[in-house]
Amino acid sequence: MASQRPPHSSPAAVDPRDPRVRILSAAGPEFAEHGYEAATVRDICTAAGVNVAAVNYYFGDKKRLYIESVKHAHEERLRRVPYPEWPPGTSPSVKLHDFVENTLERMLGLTQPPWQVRLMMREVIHPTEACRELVEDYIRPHFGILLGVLDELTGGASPASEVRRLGLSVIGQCFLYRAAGDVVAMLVPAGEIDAYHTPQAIADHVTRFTLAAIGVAEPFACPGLGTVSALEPPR
Amino acid sequence: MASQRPPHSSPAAVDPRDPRVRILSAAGPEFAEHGYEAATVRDICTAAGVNVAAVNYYFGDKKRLYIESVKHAHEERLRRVPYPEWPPGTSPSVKLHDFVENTLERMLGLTQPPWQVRLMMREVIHPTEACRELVEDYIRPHFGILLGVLDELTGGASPASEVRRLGLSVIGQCFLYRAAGDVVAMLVPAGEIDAYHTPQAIADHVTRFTLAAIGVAEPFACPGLGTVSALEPPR
DNA sequence: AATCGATTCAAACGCCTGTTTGACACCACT
DNA sequence: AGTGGTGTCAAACAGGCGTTTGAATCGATT
Repeated sequence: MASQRPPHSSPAAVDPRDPRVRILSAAGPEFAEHGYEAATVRDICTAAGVNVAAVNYYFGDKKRLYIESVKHAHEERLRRVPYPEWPPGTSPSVKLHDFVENTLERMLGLTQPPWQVRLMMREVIHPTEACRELVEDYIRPHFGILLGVLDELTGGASPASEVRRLGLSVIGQCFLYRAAGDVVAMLVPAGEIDAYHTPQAIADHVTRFTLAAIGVAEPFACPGLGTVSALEPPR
Repeated sequence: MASQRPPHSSPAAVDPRDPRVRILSAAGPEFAEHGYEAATVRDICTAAGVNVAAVNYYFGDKKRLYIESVKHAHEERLRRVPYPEWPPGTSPSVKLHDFVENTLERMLGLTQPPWQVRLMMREVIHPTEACRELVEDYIRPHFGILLGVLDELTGGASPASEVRRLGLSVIGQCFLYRAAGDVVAMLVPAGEIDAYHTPQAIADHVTRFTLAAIGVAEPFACPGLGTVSALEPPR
């Protein structure tokens, strides 16, 4: 009774599109916010402005709607933020910085944390059936680009296993800010967040840190200091 | 008929037959595996071998049982794996390696991923009420130790904000393996996991990577190679 | 032995979940 | 006008959820 629907003369002035798409668009944020179990079909349908039965009519059941949502999110994300491309001859250092900034932009979002990333993050942390597909279509190509850049940076002389570990070190630094962003915000003074924890500032730091570790940039501590005496194998 | 007072004080220390402890021990793994919403009071009580009503009798409701579980997990974890302590004069490089290995041991678990860490990881990634307490009591002290070591490593000359960023770079590298361990396992060939992704091997890599970035160890790529031409500011 | 509070239990209570139902409205085509 | 297929809807369904209940049981004290 609360929802008086215009018969069919005015075909949904809000959104004339396919109800299927409306449900998909409404399901994404709901799943991202509450997770699969806690998100309810009723809430999704209310947000989409359709009847409860529509989910089962168009998707069969809740689980298939969820899988479709994950795929939908990742497709849209890929379409919006394409991988970086560089003209031939671009310095690998510049490529690394671009890659890191691109990744952080995608993860943190310049405007606001997009729900698509939240949804995918849930899959990464607690994989379901949709995870393997996500890795193959989205994460592995992304990771491959990074490995190519790192291979360039190390002069192509390092074994693949070591390059992979370097790549995981880079991704790990970026990943922390997205996955544990709330905790990071608790550990760092509030003023510092605004000043030093923008995507650009983090990208600068991660790039500098990584380049220094590889030996392509100056290390953090000035090597001429007295701490050189501490230079010894870690065990 | 009125709700009786739950026995808040346990006279005898730890009776394994104490239903309160049994419920707490059964609730932890259940919440860790399925999350707060999906875990059911009935399953917890079945695992604990008590009646369904026991949860409400001893803890009031499900939410308070969850909070108690998180606190219980983190207390037990602290008791089992204490922070590393070093004799005075220990090299900061060794301290860093110890710290990283200690952290990874705690996170990854030498035997098997302990449910306590899973439970806490859920809190870190999607904070609830129990999160702030967790950060203050458990994570911040842990992070503080790392910052002390890094401060030593950089000769105490770096500003606190930079040391904090260095710390986040270290934690991020460790964190990735725990939070996104399943995805990492998909990205790395199976054989390599066993050989190069033990807590010890990861600790070696993270330590070496970090020390090189700071300038206390040799960088990854041999500086004498032809790639030195790529040495330029990232932008 | 009788008493009384603390504890346990099977059963039931609402409530909410995902899903199904059967009727109804629409539209294209005869 | 008639017909069949496609969407849409309110209502109901069966099952699971957290929680409550009232009686049964236990152990210590009187």
